[in-house]
Amino acid sequence: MHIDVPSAWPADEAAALALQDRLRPLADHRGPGPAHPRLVAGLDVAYAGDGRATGDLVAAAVVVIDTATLEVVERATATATSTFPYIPGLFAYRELPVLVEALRALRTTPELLLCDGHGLAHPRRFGLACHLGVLTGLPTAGVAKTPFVGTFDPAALGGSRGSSADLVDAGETVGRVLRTQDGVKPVYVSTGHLVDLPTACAQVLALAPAYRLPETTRQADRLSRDALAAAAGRVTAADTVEG
DNA sequence: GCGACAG
DNA sequence: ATCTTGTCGC
Repeated sequence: MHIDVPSAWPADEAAALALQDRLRPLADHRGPGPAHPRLVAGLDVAYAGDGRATGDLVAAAVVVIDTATLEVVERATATATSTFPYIPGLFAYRELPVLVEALRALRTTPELLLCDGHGLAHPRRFGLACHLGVLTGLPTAGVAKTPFVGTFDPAALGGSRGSSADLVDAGETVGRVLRTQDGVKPVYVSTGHLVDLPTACAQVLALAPAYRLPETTRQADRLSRDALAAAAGRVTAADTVEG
């Protein structure tokens, strides 16, 4: 799919923060967004080495899943060397470059992008899912495995699949804590762009009929690890041959 | 000031 | 994120 590549990514923390503030108004959290998408994409990035520093080998993966069958209908990967360190709140700058590269290799255009991480549930209300949505112009939502900002009432969250509770930060509902499997730790869903929270949660739930994480996340995670291993293998092989 | 901190 | 042994429960 076509994506306009940013002329330059922020080089330091100050520039990264400034860009988030500039782009935040462009994220549209109104809905409803795709209620019955046929193609939903999952994205993830795997790291070699430390995982937090600049210079790590990284591999991004995008999988497009057919919601009717939950089968992967297209895959794309990209590898690179990280150019931004891991900083909570600026996580997007570490993953976006290589994720966008993988997305551009996609032949089909997904109706919804599910990211590994948060969207609105972010200190400055502009997490990875929001940023990716603004860049692509596609509906996006974030599905995170652990909370970042906000709190919720444990008593309001039921123990069965489908139950949920509002994730509130500074008096604002920034996401939803969603139980995707009975008695299993919940996931944290927040909107990114062009979709509302109820719709995003419905899609996540539909994509997670048997496991805690939606198939999009599971398949993207698997593919990113495979791509990383393949890339690391190529480097090792080249080093061996060339001395 | 101190601790916490998506992946 | 990644590195990893053992352990609890169905």
